[in-house]
Amino acid sequence: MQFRRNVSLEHAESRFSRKTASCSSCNLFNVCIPQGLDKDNIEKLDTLIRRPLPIHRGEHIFRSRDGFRSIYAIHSGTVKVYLLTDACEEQIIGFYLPGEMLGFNSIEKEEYTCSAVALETSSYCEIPFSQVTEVCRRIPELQRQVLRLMSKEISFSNDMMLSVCHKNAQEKLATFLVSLSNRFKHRGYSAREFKLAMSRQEIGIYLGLTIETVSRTFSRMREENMITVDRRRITIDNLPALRQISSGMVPDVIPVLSHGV
Amino acid sequence: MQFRRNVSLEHAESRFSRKTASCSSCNLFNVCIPQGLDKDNIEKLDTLIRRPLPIHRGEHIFRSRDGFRSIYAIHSGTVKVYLLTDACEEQIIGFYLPGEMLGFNSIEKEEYTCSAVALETSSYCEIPFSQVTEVCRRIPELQRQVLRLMSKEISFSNDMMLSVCHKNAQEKLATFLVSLSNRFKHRGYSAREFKLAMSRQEIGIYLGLTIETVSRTFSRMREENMITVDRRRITIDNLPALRQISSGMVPDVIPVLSHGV
DNA sequence: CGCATCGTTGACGAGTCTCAACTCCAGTGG
DNA sequence: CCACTGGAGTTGAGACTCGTCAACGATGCG
Repeated sequence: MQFRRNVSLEHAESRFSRKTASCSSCNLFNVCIPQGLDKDNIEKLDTLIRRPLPIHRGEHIFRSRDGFRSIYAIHSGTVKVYLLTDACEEQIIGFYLPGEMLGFNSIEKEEYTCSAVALETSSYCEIPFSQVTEVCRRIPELQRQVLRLMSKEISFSNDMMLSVCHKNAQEKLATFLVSLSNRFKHRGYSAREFKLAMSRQEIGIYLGLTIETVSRTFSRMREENMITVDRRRITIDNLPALRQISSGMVPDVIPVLSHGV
Repeated sequence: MQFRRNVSLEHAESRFSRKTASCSSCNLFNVCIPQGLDKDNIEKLDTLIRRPLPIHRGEHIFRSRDGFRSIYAIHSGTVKVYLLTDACEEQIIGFYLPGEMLGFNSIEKEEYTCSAVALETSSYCEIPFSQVTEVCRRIPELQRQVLRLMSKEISFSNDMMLSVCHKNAQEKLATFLVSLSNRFKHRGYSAREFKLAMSRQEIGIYLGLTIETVSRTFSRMREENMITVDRRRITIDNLPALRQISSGMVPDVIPVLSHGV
């Protein structure tokens, strides 16, 4: 019953608002860690979790090389996870939405292998990793959940690799938009209309495209009546077509310039 | 080619050789799961592990959609992990060498999300997943190890995405060769000379290139005295240059003839 | 208002894909 | 022994996609 393993005292006390976080009352219970757990286990989760004060655009949750202490779940906003190459170019691992978790890739090295920065005002929950492992030993269902979450992360990362590496610009962007749409929908937001928290530049870096190609491809999708673009506000007008493109098929209805499969 | 789909018990019983596997006496103890564990814990691992009879080229360890039962560690040979798209095109997740583990990405869905097939005669160890979770609860060090391994898998997948998606053909192939070289070296084989278990076609699918581009790029590397190619036998003649290319720099400084390594 | 940042659009060229022909080698059968 | 065949790999020519460079428009902020 003593989870009071002071991992980093000053940190914990100064920055954390006291006990405002509660998985039991969180509207993300159906998306985030608690997904599928019973009431009892969710309450046990509550004892592990702390919610620091919200951070603003440009502020970091953690930085590459910081000692690994905790995993994090986004509670609101959008967070970009990235790293810098030797040549100081930014590489983007992913964009994280509410209910998604950060830090699993840093367990092995015992330090964060990437940095996490807010793209807009965001809040997040922190779970000290030592407590996770300890509690998992006592509560099998929580152990299973952690393994499931990490497994999902591997799957997602694999999918991303396949989706992104073997596709052309339009397919990449269609995949990107469909993924966002699905994730927003799953969180109870509109699947049709949303605001991008990231710049064209960041989308390009993430997908391995230049900003010009991102822009041109959005324009082309607009001309073909698949989406409406108003700066960062995206409306998806023809989701089935986007899905078809993202899966590599040439959509039936829409004329496409490229030849054959 | 015979497609045996039975996931049944008799399958399990008939195919496994009884207790030939032992992590304690395995030459991969420094690479595979036991890495970093003490003698005591490795012996506990031994009780979980079974080594089926070797499989030949074209035979599967598991197939996509089979029920998830076990994770696997390659013991010898090379295994290709792949899946088929809706359009029945092959996508390759990766090539697995001795000491590398399969199946972590299938925990969440409770069925294998991809297929694993031998590229040459290969043997592997099987660890029933239910036993892994159970034993992890009792042995903290094993629990940590499993989390580390999964974390590593996420990192590797992220790296792959970054390495491959933003690079041109030569950089992709240099990265591929350097990765193989490192992994062979880590396993006690030559880092300079090795035989590819996979075809040009498979390399291309993996890296998102066509077979022609793979071939042309190998030729170009040969002309530039970085590698020697004889069918599937590769000799790396200028590893530093390959490393530079793989990290995206132009290797104009490295003298071609200096194989100091 | 000036200014910086972000995004769009155009022209052009490098890199990669497509299509096609060809070589090399292993296996087969006479 | 040879001829034949099929698969794997190589090489060439042309087409297309996307990156590069450049100019310009839109928006927000002091």
